[in-house]
Amino acid sequence: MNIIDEAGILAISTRLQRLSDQLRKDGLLIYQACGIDFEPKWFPVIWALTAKPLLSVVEIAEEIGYTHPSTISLLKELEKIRLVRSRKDKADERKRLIALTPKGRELVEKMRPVWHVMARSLAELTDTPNNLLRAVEEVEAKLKERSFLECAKKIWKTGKDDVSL
Amino acid sequence: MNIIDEAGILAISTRLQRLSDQLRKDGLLIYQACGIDFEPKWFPVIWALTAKPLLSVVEIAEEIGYTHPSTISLLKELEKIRLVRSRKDKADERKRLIALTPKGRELVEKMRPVWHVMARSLAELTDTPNNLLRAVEEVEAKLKERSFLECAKKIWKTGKDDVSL
DNA sequence: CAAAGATACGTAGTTGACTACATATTATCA
DNA sequence: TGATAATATGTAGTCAACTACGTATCTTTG
Repeated sequence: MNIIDEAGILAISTRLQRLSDQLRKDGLLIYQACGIDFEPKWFPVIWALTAKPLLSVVEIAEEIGYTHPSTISLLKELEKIRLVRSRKDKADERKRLIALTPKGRELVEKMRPVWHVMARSLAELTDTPNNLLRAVEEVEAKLKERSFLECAKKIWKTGKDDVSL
Repeated sequence: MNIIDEAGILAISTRLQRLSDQLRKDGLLIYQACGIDFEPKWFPVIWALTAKPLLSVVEIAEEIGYTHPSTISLLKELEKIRLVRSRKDKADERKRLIALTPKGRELVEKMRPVWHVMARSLAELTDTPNNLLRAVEEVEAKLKERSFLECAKKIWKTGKDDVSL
């Protein structure tokens, strides 16, 4: 992976993805090592339902920043293993209200110490001169103001008048 | 995406992936805006072949840090649109040697100014107190020493003796 | 120098997110 | 109040990476 290192910022997308994958895979191994039958991809949904115990499909999707179809397929898996349940909202028949089952709440309590260890491990791993979580937050904030595309358009325009190009 | 923000470091994997996706999607739009028929996912392969003009499949995979099956499917696409070509290595019949075609080299030259703009845009977007690229490099380096799993195991052990748990 | 192991490439199927589209219910307003 | 728009959910198929496995060729070694 020498060459990609040299590409520097141009390959940042690739490297973010690889880092994300690596952490998720190890996340799964950590759950397994603790004898917990849980997949990292379920975390956002379960976390959302722990914070807000009764949510519709779209509300969960918004909370976790996924599209609703992705959320639906996660919920399908979680319902299958009985960690969440759902029922129609009587006030609005379009909505399906989701909540943790007792089994789900029990598992959350069992996972809390594992989450604590994960959080401490990740804190340690990202405790470097440039903090990864902070960096992500900072870039997310900048992207909210101006997307990569818009930023490139701006630089393209100013570059056109620039002799150095 | 309130809840996931609050999950902080535990949701770092999700956030890295989302950021990566966002950048890649805009990357595609930037190529399109420049009238260039190129997909961001091809960048690592093309970049590698620009730096080292003749490589086998596995060598490319190693350079860009992908598995060889992923590399093969990228190469298939690139051969289809005639940006790269391949021939058997006469010295070692197992190997297939890959190189840019003249069309490929021409496109690289056409893309260079676009890459320049992208690099400048990304540099601007990641020019924050905590530099994203540096942060990624730093975490990659730490993970090389000790994986997330190993780190968690260590913390788990020390935590067991700790009254605060 | 043949058998066993290592290496290179390829195929098939999986994964975890996505987009596009379809349907059902509710809300709005002329 | 009926037509239209908006919202909520669902389905189907895509995408870009992956793992697992298989075959062909080369290398090593008893």
